[in-house]
Amino acid sequence: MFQEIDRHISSCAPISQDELEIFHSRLKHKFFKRKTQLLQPGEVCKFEAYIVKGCVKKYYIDQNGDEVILQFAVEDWWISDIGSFSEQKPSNLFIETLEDTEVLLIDFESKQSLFRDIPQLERVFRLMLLRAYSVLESRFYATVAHPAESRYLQFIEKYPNIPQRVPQQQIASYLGITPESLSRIKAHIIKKK
Amino acid sequence: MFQEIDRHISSCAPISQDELEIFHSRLKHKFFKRKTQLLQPGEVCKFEAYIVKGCVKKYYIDQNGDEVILQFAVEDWWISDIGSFSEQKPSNLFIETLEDTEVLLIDFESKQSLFRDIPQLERVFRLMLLRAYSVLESRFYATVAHPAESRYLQFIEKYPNIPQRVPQQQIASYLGITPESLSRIKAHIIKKK
DNA sequence: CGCGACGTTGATTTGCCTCAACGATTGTGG
DNA sequence: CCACAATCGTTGAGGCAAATCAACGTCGCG
Repeated sequence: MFQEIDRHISSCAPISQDELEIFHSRLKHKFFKRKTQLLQPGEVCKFEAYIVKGCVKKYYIDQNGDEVILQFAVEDWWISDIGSFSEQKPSNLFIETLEDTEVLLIDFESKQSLFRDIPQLERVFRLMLLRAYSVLESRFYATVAHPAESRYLQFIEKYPNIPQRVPQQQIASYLGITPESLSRIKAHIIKKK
Repeated sequence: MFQEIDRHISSCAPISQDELEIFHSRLKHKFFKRKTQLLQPGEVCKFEAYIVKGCVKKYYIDQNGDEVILQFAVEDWWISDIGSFSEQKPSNLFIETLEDTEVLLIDFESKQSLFRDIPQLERVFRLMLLRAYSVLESRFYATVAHPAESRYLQFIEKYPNIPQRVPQQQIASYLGITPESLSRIKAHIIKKK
């Protein structure tokens, strides 16, 4: 169960087996059914979740009442509302499972105490955040600079397994376009070949 | 000279005067003329720069040969190619002064050694990164969700002093639109009043 | 002065949205 | 087991925001 997360952690900064044991003891192991909401607007986000198995989306509802999907998370990813969690203030977002999902959760207090007990981990989480920042940055640049079709091509290249698991309309939302447009884009790509 | 940066640092996490002194000793104080390139594609980004006075832009050149501006930085901001700096790998970006600019630079080695000497700072920089992440996140959401006119209005509200210091075409690039469009948007806003 | 950088304005095109209708698939209750 | 609704993807028609291409005015500066 901890095999993957340990590899994930170790890849950020060196950490001993003892320290990993302590880390494990602060995690909560949970299972959620498909379509379970882990976070709703108005709540403070009480966790950072590492996905052991399954698929989760993070989104908000815009002024038209439409879902705007900000992130998908599958195996070996973290998901949380970082702003809400780290400042312990109410979120605007939903976090919801798309499949039956197994996670390891860490709450705010446990994370604080971990940093007290294992200062090494302060570095690990800084580097994880750094990585998250780079991911967000490159996604942002891609969105600003590229038309919908190349964004879609980039998406399926980067996350080839997600389209098989997630309805097309939600991918459209993630890409910032309508489902109709995505459908036409796919048709256009096929025709080109 | 260190007054503002100390306030900036202290606002992230508590830190003693002695520790600040050590921090100062690792910074390089530099002045650059207008239009100086601090980073070019192919180079590894060797610094994180805190702007004491002046104005800097970060951008890349797209496939059409156009500048795409990713960030402006003025007084009391940091600028760097975080991905390149933190992994010491070549950058794709330019960082260039728009005005004569005074900065405090920290290089990779100094930052590493600072973390060794003052573990406290590991937290400071983690929290600074957290803040940067939130800023980027909200900019991303704003860009995806809003049309060009509201993005422009948001921009001048958030950074009222930048339009006076930066050519309009560069602001257009930052907003992800053409200079012509920005010109029309401004005309449209004036007409509405 | 003349040149280049910058901003504006006009005409046209285009990428994506909106609204609407229509199959295909899945799930559900009678 | 079938009937029906709900969900999902596709396709078409029309519209709009922003891009493109092009011309022109202004300003600052070597």
